[in-house]
Amino acid sequence: MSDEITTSSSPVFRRLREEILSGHLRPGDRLRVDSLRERYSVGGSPIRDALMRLESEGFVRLEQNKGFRVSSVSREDLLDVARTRSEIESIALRWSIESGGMEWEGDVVGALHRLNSVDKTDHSGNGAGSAEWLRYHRAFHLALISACESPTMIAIYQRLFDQAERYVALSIKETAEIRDDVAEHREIAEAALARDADGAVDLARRHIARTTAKLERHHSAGP
Amino acid sequence: MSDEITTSSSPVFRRLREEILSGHLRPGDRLRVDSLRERYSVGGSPIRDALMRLESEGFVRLEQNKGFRVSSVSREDLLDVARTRSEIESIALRWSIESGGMEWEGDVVGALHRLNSVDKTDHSGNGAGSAEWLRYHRAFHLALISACESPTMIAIYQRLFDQAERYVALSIKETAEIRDDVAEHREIAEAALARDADGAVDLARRHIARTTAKLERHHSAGP
DNA sequence: CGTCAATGAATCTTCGAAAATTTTTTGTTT
DNA sequence: AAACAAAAAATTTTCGAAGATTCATTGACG
Repeated sequence: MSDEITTSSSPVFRRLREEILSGHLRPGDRLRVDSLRERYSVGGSPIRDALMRLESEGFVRLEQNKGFRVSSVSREDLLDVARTRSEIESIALRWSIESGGMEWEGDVVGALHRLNSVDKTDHSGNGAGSAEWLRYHRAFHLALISACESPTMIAIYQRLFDQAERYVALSIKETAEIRDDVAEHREIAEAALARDADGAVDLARRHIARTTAKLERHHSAGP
Repeated sequence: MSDEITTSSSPVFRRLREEILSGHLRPGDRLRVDSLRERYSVGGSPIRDALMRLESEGFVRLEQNKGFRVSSVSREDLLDVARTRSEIESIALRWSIESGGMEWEGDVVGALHRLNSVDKTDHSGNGAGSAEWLRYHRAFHLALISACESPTMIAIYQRLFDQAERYVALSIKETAEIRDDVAEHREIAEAALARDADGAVDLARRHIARTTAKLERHHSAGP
C-alpha cells in the first residue's frame, strides 16, 4: 500500500507534469519562466525547481541560458524507450516471479481487478483518455514487478513507463482511442502467478510490442 | 569522440559531485544551503539547482522542508546497484556487439589501451585513488556498450556506473587500494571484438561480481 | 517527575528585483 | 541590397531578504 519511493512534488511540478503528459503542452513548446510565473501565480524559484525535476525525469530539456522546452518526441525515441522498457520489464518480472509471495499475488490480482473495472474511454468529453485507466494500468504493471526486491530496477522501470505513457497520451489526444486488451493483461498475470517466468516475459514483451506498433503507426501519421 | 549526452554542469554542481563521489563528503552528511553558499561564495539559487540535479542522479536526497543530505550507502544498495548494473550491461553489450562496426572496435581498442597506460595508484599523495584511472575505466566500459544504439540504455548505464563508482571511491578512500585486473578488461574486450556475445557478457558479469564482492567485504568492515 | 504546549532559533523555501546572457532589431558601411 | 556592428529587448540566472516550516529549548501543568 506504499508507493512514493521517489515522489516529491510541489503543486506546480504536478500540474506541469500532467499538462506535458496529457499533451496539452506539445513537444518542443517553450517554457518561459515568466509565463509560467503568471500562469501559476507563483515566484520564479518554484518554477525552476519544478522544471529542474521534470528535466531529470526526461519530460523537459534545459539548454544553458536558453531556457526550458518540452522535450521532443520521435519515432526513434519511442522505439528506443519501448525496447529498453521491454528488457527492463523482462528482468524485473523474472525476479519478481522468483521472489514474490502470497502478498505479491494478492497485489497482482487486485491490480488486475481494478484495471478491468474502469472504463477505458473517457466520458468527460475532452477526449483525453481515461486518466483513471492510465493510473490503474500503470499500477498493474508495477504490481507485477513489485516483488523483484530491487528499488533500483523499479525506479528505472517507472521512468521508462512514464516516457512510454507520454506517447500513449499523445496518441490518445488525437485518436481518442486507447488500446485496452483485457485478455493480454489477464494472461500476463496468470502466467506470472503460475510462476511461468518464460511465459510471462514472453507475453509482456508481446504486450509492449503491440502497443508500440500501434503508437508507431499513429506517430508516422501524426505531426 | 562525443560525450556530453546528458551533461549540463554548473561549477558548483561539478564540485559537489566530485566531493561526494570522492568520499570527501560522507554519506548522510547534511548539505545546508547557507554553509554551501559561503563555501562556494555564490547565492542560494545555484546551490539549489545543483543539489536538485544531484538528487536526480541519486547522489543526494531531499526531504521536503528538511533539506538535502548526501545519500546514504548500504550493503543492500551496493548489491542492488551492482546486480542491476550487471543486467543492464549485459543487454547493452549484446546489442553493441550486434550493431558495432569498425569504428566501435577502434573505440574499444583505444579505450583499453588508454586504461592500461595509466597508473592505477595515485602518487599525488592523498590516497584518493587515481582520478585518471577511474575516468579511463569508466570510458572503457562505456566504449564497450557505445554501439548499442540506445541512448536510453546508455543513460541508464551511466547512472548505475556512477553509483557503483561511488562505492569504489569510498572503498579506495580507506584502503587506498584499487582493483585493476588488466587481464579481465582485456578478455572482455577480446570477446566483444570476436563477437562472442555470450562470452563477453559472462566475463563482464564476473568482472562486476568480483569488484562487488571486494567492495562488499570492505563495506562490512567499514563504517 | 513526566508530559505537553508555547516560545525561540535554525533552516528551508519563496519572492521580487538586479545582473548576465541571448535574441532581435536597428543602423552603418561596402 | 548584403553584411556586419552596435544598441535594444526579451529571457534566463542569480542575488539578498522576507516568509514558512521544522527542530530545540523552555516553562507550565498534571
